[in-house]
Amino acid sequence: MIKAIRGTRDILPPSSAVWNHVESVTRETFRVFNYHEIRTPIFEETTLFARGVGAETDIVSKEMYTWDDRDGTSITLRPENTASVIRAYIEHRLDQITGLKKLFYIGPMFRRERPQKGRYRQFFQIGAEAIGSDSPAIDAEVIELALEILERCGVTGSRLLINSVGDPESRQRYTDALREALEPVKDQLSPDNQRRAVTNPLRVLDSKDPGDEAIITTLPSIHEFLNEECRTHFARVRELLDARGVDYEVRPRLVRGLDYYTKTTFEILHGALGAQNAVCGGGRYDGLAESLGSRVPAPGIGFSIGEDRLVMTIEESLNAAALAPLDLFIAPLGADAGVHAALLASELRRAGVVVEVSTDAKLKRALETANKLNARYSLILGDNEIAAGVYALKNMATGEQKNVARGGIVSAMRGESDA
RNA sequence: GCGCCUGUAGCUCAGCCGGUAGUAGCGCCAGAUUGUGGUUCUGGAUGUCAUGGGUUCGAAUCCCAUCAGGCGCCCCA
Repeated sequence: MIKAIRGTRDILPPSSAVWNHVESVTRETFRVFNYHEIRTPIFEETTLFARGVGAETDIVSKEMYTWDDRDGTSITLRPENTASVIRAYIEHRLDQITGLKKLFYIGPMFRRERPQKGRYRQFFQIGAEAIGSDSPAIDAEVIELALEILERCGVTGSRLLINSVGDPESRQRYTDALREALEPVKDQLSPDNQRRAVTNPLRVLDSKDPGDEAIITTLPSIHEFLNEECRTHFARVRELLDARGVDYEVRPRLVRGLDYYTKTTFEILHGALGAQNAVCGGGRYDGLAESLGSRVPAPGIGFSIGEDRLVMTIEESLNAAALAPLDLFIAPLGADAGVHAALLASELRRAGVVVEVSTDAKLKRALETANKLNARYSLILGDNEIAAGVYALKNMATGEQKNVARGGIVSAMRGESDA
């Protein structure tokens, strides 16, 4: 048997209705925040990600699906989408368009990691990028947007974590200070953290190793190394979040795995997700455009929500079947009734009614099917009904049945459902 | 990529001190007289016991490998 490859999966009904629900709620939220959709290719030149995300990051160094195209170009399935969006921004000179570029995307990303709950090799991200402003007001609005999407989707119990990772200059000073602080105690750390202490001291900070906790708490905080600009920026972001009544925790040890982040970074966690507990991650990336070759600065900030994880947090509390209701099941009896039913179905569908026409010959079977499909109403359509010009409309929940004329079907269904 | 656990009907699982799969629950199909579902009753179907190899007279049961999933690490959405 041919099966979906490891780390990929089929999203089937009724679960697909939950995905559609999430996406339509999300699109509506983007609309009122004046975000517009961008669709970029799902594969790009490998160098885009190497330069954008950072060649030393885990994503680029060991998680990408990369191959050589026939002309020898190295191609990579996108592991994330911010680099592509910035590439498109530069390529199409979007800086020449008036105003802030507020873009969103929904689509699949690919990373070759060991699959587990909430972690897939093909996964879906809902992302937003606000490009062209370095104002902290945008940071606060972007965070609000992420929270708003989650809230509208029905996610409860999430936690917002924020931090500032500074600009490259202050981060460099901090990294140096960390190396210095780690040097004398390095031998007491776990092997993983010993390695990180040399290669990437920032990563030591969010290690979950309980044995290293005592040492980690003694390390200096990045906030001591932020320069004036980064400090006031962060203070303003917090002020604007406070004004909105947003709950958050400042986590000086929150570091993120992509090299391009500057200043504000944030994460939204959810308890239902297990080890992969981040439902959203994001941050500011003021230098990214220039590192991708833009001659004009394009400071920006964005986030991405893990759609798989978002769906996971709400799936149990949603009645998936109720998201895709069947209004009417027509049970025609006999060949003439079949023609009649088809025409009636067309008419009702044009009026927006969700209609299914039975292919069961026996009424009993048809009603059984209607019941299994969770139809709200069944319409019995046999010779008697055709002759009389009225149909038997049966409410499947109450069992109540009444005769309605052709023109009265929609109002009869509506009237009863309102009652 | 690493460690631990798991893998039996469509689903949830029983069987696991080796003797050749279960009247199991749910679901599915059919029936309980002609055009009335949901509850009930009766009958029925379905498994290369994840895959491949090994031990054995004999393996779903023991061993190995592979694949897949879960949990954790790593990392992140």
